Amino acid sequence: MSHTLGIRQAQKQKTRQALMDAALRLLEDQSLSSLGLREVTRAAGVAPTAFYRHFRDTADLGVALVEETLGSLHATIGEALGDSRDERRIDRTVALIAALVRDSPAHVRFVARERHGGVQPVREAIGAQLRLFAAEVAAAFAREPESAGWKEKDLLMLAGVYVDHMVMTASALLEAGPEEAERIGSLARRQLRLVSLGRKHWLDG
Amino acid sequence: MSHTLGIRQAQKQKTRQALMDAALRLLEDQSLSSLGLREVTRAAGVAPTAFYRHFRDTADLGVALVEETLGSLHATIGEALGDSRDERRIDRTVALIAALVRDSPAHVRFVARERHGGVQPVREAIGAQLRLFAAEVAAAFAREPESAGWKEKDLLMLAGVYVDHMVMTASALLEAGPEEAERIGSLARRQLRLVSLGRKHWLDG
DNA sequence: TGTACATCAGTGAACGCGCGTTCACTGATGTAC
DNA sequence: TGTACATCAGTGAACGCGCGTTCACTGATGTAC
Repeated sequence: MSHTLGIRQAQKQKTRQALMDAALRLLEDQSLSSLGLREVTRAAGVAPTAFYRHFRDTADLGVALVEETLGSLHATIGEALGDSRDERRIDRTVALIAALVRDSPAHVRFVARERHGGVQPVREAIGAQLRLFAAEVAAAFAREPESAGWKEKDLLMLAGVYVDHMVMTASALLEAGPEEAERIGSLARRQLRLVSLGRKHWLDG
Repeated sequence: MSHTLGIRQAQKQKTRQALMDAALRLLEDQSLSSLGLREVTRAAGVAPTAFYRHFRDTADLGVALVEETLGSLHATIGEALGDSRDERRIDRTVALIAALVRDSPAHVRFVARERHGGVQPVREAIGAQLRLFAAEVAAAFAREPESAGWKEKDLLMLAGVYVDHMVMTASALLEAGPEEAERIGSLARRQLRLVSLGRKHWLDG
């Protein structure tokens, strides 16, 4: 049987989640480095001091948000990139990003914003997750016959282009609003097609 | 003859520049949305109230920093991208980015950070400048015989990949420190080569 | 060149406010027997 | 099952502090004559 949390643990989890949800909402119009502890607890409906039962400071909360946003995404990404037919893979990848932005815009915005943001531990947590994604994408590519003769570091290079491009596309979708989504999706697909063409001819020279 | 500023105007310019320099230094370890007006004036060595003689608020100062960072870069970029030999253009582009990061790390960091940051007018100012860069890069490409048969929007798509890649490379160089610079430069050049290959075969199908 | 007045960049005191953090506490939940 | 004690998530008062903004000011620079 799965372990059931005690009442106390369950309630603690709930408060913790309320803090994270409140923070994420507040972070839609500001950066983590200006997010106030009292602001978060006020929005979450708890006393300011309750914050310390869950996080050391707002940077610590930020790191938890990185995990919440990106931690569960590995399976999904691997699946989309696992399709070896070029057009299919591109369509699925862009659709995945679009769905992510549609379903969790605040999470996506947070990651795009703090990737280069002013809070070092959060920047590092995001960087580590994205490097992990790149390694997984590279591994997915490595399994395809098209990658025969490719050096490991060139696969990683290619995967880096893909991952960076996904983040850029997600961010562009956020800034644009739904009416421009189709245009941005089409742009993203053509850019990935360009990269795919480069991949096909990488070993030509 | 060139118009000489009066003493009063010259002194005002000097204070304004001191505020911008101080802000830029403070922004190395934080985001604009948490930058305090008093913090800036303290670092610049003027009274807090002097700030209002130059900027409405810190967001306004941020927009001025965008202009300072990117406004003068158009000529340089056009020149590097103007080289039509593929390898040369790639080398020059990456060298340009490396030089920019070496000479003005704080400016580069500011733009990379605030591109997706929490202060809307600054985000928009950066977006507008980068779109301008993309248009210029597209125009440079359009002049090359290799671009015969390309649609305007596909040239812009290609230019977008270039510009985004430049920003990513600059940011990577900042995070890494000088000892890893060569590895990042090599990675960036290979990624641009990949894109160039895609460009060559874009019209194949 | 000299004088009288206008402009305006920078000052310094004052304000009310929300911040992060500390502390001793409360009372529901958990545990030992 | 019942009792006595331990744990600990969340509370509320209190603190000192720096913030953004206002206001009337000063004195060097600019301008008109």
